[in-house]
Amino acid sequence: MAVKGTGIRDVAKLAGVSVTTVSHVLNDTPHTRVAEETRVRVREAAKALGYGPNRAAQALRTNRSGLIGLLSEEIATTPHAGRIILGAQNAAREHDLTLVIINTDRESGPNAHKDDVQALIDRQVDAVLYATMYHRMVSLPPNLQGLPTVLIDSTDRAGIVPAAVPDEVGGAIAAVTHLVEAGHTRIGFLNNDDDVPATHGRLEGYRSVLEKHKIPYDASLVLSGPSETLPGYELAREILGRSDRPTALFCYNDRMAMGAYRAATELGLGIPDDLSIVGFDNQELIAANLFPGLTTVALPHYEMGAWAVETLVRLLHGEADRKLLADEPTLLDCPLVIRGSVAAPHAD
Amino acid sequence: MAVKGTGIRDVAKLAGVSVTTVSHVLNDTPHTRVAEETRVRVREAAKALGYGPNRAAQALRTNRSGLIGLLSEEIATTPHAGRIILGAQNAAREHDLTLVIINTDRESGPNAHKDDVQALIDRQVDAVLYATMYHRMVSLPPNLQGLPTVLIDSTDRAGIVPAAVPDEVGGAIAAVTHLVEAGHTRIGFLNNDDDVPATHGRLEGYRSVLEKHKIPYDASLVLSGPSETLPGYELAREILGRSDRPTALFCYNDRMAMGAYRAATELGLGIPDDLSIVGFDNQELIAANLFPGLTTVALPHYEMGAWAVETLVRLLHGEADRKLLADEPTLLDCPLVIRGSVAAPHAD
DNA sequence: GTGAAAGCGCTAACAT
DNA sequence: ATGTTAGCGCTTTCAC
Repeated sequence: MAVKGTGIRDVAKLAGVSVTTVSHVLNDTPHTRVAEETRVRVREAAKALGYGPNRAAQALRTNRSGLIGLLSEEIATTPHAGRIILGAQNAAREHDLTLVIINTDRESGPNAHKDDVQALIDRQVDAVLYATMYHRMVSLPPNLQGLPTVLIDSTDRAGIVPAAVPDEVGGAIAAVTHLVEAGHTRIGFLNNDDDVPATHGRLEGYRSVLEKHKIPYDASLVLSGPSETLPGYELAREILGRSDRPTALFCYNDRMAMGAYRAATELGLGIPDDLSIVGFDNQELIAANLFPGLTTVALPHYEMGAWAVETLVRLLHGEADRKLLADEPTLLDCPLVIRGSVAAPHAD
Repeated sequence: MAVKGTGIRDVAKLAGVSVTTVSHVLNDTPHTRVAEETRVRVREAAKALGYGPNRAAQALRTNRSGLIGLLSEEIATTPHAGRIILGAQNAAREHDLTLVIINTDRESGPNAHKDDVQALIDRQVDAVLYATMYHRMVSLPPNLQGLPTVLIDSTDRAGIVPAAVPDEVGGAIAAVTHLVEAGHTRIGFLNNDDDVPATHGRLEGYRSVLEKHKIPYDASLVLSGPSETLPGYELAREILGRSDRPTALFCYNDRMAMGAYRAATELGLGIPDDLSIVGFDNQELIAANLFPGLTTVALPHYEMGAWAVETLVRLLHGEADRKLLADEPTLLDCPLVIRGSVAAPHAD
């Protein structure tokens, strides 16, 4: 409750104490002994006046702006950024921190985003949260040095900055296990063909589930292409056109799954009765609007945003060890979201 | 370039002038005469030292934080919020302002969002930008009084706050005109059934195009229901099942259009050869991933974000008249985005 | 257990 | 045309 014009001296006067005491009790300054009775009086006075500290004055004095910079790629393209923002936002509010957001283009090279980082530095943010829109490796701009930083959805090539990334392997395991438990043994995998962690991780998860259930790995069941709707359609047409077609498809992402839906429809295959499909990403706009709803794996964007702010706070307070954290990226859970695209395979 | 530890006095010393002069030069303070030669010297000194002002000190002194609060509903749900953020962001940067974002739940009642507004006030934002996720009327929280405010995608019930909203009528005109120009005369309209401006505006646009082209209005061609995929499907099934089915469908939004695609497929109607479809919203995730790509109308979220910040700046500088602006919401263009879902009707 | 006072970096009123 | 200086509201050192 910051009512304009009310300052710490007004509170002091009303409580009959000095501004020092007010500052001490309102900030719970450590190593400061203030009588309990006085504390109560001060707090009451503050509330009565609707006092709130002047952030600018605090910042000037303490050299801390209370601002956290969020540098995010492609805010406008997917709702993913929205979830990161939301998670970061809520965590920031918890710690009385304010989120400042800068959008950036997807670029690469060590000097990419340097200007955006500078804009954040000019704003005197206390820390920065660097978010990419898909899981990959990045080189951080040099001017980020010295500013507490945390990465979201990417890992630092130099291995010096803590990062949170989705547990791709775990997500794929959840997806494929769901299919196996429904009774499927011939499970096709429409994978991405980019050399990114998700491509490898999801394949690894797929293989590990087969192995665990003693289902032989059949390389002809794994197709790959660009992770878009059209390639998903083409790949699905191909694999579903075979006489020994799989009874289920695990798709690298929801867009490819959307393509697979179309292929199935064209081939007269009903979902989920003739064909089960699981996607990845949980893009609500797609997954919830397909017929039937697409069972898929959610990416932990909200959680990564929250984790990032929490970690930054602990770093700022010296409660966490950056080197230790940076050693290994923190893996966040990718939970399965069950809709209606999976059923038991035909008895035939 | 804010290099820590460099202050205005360092610049003054290096340039051999007083801090006053430095301040005057760097801020282009009006009514201040400084010799051109001095200005140059000061600017060079500043650049040499990598000087950047301490925002906190500036804020403390001038009572302006340089912060703009963006209160947005449902940041995480659609990419719409992302575009508003982006537009606002870019405009803010232009004016050396920083955007602070607060997410909010969709609520109603005059006290909805009051706490969120308070959070912004506590942050001492200079102005606020209040954005809703779909076009409607709102009552603003009382504590927003006194803070320059601008509305996005909604209008103020009290008629006191300037607002930017999409030109729903114009967008519908663009959509239906496109259909008419392709040769269609029997055009179905799958409308929303909520009592919101978009429902009425898009119907008005639809009717006005028919009228302009002397196509009689046929009420049986206008169906309405909830603006979701499933109702879109059901409505489309119904209207396309008729013997005198329309040759084209204008859908209230892309989700309904997605349902219409499914209905067309099931009925063996090819798009665009047997049926043309135009949507509304330009949700890329849907529109670009449908087969064929959905021709639709884009909502001006980016533009509304930019307009809002520009307007706020002008309000702050006293260059715009709030009352005049608040009188009538500013209409922003909804341009047609042509993909592949429209063709000439069959000759039969 | 409490208070006086210095000073964070800047702007602006006032002098010169 | 340029400089001197007071103070914005707060935290913090030091004195009591």
